[in-house]
Amino acid sequence: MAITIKDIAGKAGVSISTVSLVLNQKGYVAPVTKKKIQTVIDDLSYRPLHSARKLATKQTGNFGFIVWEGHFSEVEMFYSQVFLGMEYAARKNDYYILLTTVRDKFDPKEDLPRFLRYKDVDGVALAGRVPEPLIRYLDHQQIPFVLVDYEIPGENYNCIKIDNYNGAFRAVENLILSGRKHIAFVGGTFFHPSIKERHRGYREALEKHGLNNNHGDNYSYCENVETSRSIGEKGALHLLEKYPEIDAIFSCNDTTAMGVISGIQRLKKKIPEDIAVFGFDDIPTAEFSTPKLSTIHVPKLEIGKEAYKLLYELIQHPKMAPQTRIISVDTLIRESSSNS
Amino acid sequence: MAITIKDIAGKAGVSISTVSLVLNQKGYVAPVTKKKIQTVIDDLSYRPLHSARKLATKQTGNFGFIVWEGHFSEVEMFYSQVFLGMEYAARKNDYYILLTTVRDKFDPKEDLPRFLRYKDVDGVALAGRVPEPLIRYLDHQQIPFVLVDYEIPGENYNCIKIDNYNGAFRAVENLILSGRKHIAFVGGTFFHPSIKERHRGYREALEKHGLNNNHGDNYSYCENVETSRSIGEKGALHLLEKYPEIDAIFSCNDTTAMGVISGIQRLKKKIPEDIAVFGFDDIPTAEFSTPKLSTIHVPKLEIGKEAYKLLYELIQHPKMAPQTRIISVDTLIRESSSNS
DNA sequence: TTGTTTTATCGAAACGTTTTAATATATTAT
DNA sequence: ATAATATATTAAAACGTTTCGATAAAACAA
Repeated sequence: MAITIKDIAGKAGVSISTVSLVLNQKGYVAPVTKKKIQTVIDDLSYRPLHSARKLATKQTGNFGFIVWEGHFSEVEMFYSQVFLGMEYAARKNDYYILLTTVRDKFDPKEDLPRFLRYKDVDGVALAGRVPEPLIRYLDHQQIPFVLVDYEIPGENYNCIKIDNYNGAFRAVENLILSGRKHIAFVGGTFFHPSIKERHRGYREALEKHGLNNNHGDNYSYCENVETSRSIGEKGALHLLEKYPEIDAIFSCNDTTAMGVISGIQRLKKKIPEDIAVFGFDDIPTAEFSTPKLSTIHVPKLEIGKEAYKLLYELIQHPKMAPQTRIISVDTLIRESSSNS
Repeated sequence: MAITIKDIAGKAGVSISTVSLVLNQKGYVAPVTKKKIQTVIDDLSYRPLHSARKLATKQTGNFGFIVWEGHFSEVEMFYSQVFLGMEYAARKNDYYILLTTVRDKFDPKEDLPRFLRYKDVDGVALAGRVPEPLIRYLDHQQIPFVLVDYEIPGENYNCIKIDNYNGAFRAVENLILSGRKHIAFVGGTFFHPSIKERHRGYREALEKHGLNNNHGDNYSYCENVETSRSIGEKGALHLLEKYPEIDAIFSCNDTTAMGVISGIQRLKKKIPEDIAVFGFDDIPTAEFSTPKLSTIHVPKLEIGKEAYKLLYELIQHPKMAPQTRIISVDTLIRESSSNS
């Protein structure tokens, strides 16, 4: 059958303990012995059996990745890219990332992902908005976890955040500097702290440049539901009818921006000549819309990598204080906001 | 510490063997004993430790999901949905799906996914086009695998296929029945058997209705690279310039169709009035393009589920003969091909 | 009745690792 | 020279399951 540590020990003329030591780079083992063992390992291309190792060490070698069902299935490739970033990073340590989705309605007794029921993960990444009972559960069970692109106000959890404020600020400032005077905001739910931050960036950019009209709130269209294309379309229609002077719309994310573009086009206005559009996220479709969407580039793979790294550090140093890491973003000027 | 099978045995006043028997529903155990044990299990909400179980059974409880890097990162949410379908199905048996990506250039010695290096999976699903050496490797190592939306001509492997031929046939026939006379085809690489089949469906629909012009090859634009938006755009531009009489374009998939739409719009032609467009796949963006794209709906989640089921059967009955399962598709008429 | 099969339970081995503690040798400090 | 420490190796226990074979009682067949 498959090659075991015994075979290695036998061929190398040492005990299995010694083989284990070189495998895990622990304790003292003479350089010459180490080399001999390593040779045998390479020759037989031996790999330790994970389940045996896990049984002995009580580690699982897995991290969970939990995302709201609607988010993973969405048009946008956002969280799937974050997931991919984690997978890339996990390769270094031979960790596996187990993805699962959760519903809005969530009862820890009923809906617990199976890798939590079976304690099959050393830690969990929660991507985007996720049921709060789930977070409480993890906290209570002392399972290491990281919130990715989310946070609970007032709670000091481990977070990977996007620099939403500065991204929004720069986007809006860019619109201002290219001559736009009446800049609107279209967004979805403020349940999501990221959206809230983007709105703050929007308002403060306006204020800095003296374009503050009631803190921009006149020009803000928000619905308290999940962001989507249709909100963007409705928002654009609504705002442009009410305030014909609007010459730019900053959308809380690219998906919404796509809807905004549709809405503007439906009104037979030209982008960017009549109205400039700016998004946030840089989802793949943004590059291919007509016109191509100006947006804030968010490095999704890197977010995933950072989430993995934090999680990994967390299990190495269990006493580590919760920390927040902020991923910076880039401004991406494309057709939808180019200078006219 | 955590609850083990010993605790259950102790509390129930039986041996651990008996507990194991009820856990796995094997052998003979008296109904009354079974009930007693089950009660204790439920009371303590005991879950067997996977790594211990795996060590004993030599099963891993994992399936691998391998997809070409470019495919998972792509604009479209196709294979990520297939993956999600597998994940859903896997919940029933508490299996885990380990996703990883591979590159075009693939050497089994170097680039083997870690779950194969470590033999951490009981089987593998290969989604879309995947390096042939990888397939050979799995075959040679006798690792159960399923090709999803792919096949190797002449080889009898386990496959989940989309009904590409009939889908394409129906799409084109639909265009014909709505009055189109000059129907073109835009596609990418024929390396992918699915594309080849879709082209066959296109040609045979033309023939059936006597629209055969040199088997439709005059009106076919194909480039031997991966399908993409830009191919669609180039194809549309090329074909419409050369054959101004063209009044409909069937694209090998939705991504390409998006490019086709851009191309047509760039030429200031109207969709569907001047030219109808039909896609294939029903990716989420198809619903939101302007105009909304008519397409062939492919049930991606179901494909994933079917792949899982086949894989699961495969490890239960290792001697099972390779089989092909075909997932049927639906016609979806939207704006881009509606009757004018 | 006796012998066979079915039902029920359990002890013990096995799965392939890691880790602890023991032992032995070599090196360094006093 | 001796004690202390650092280096090197190992035997054996432990991790939590499944499964094989043994044992025994109960049911059935002759």
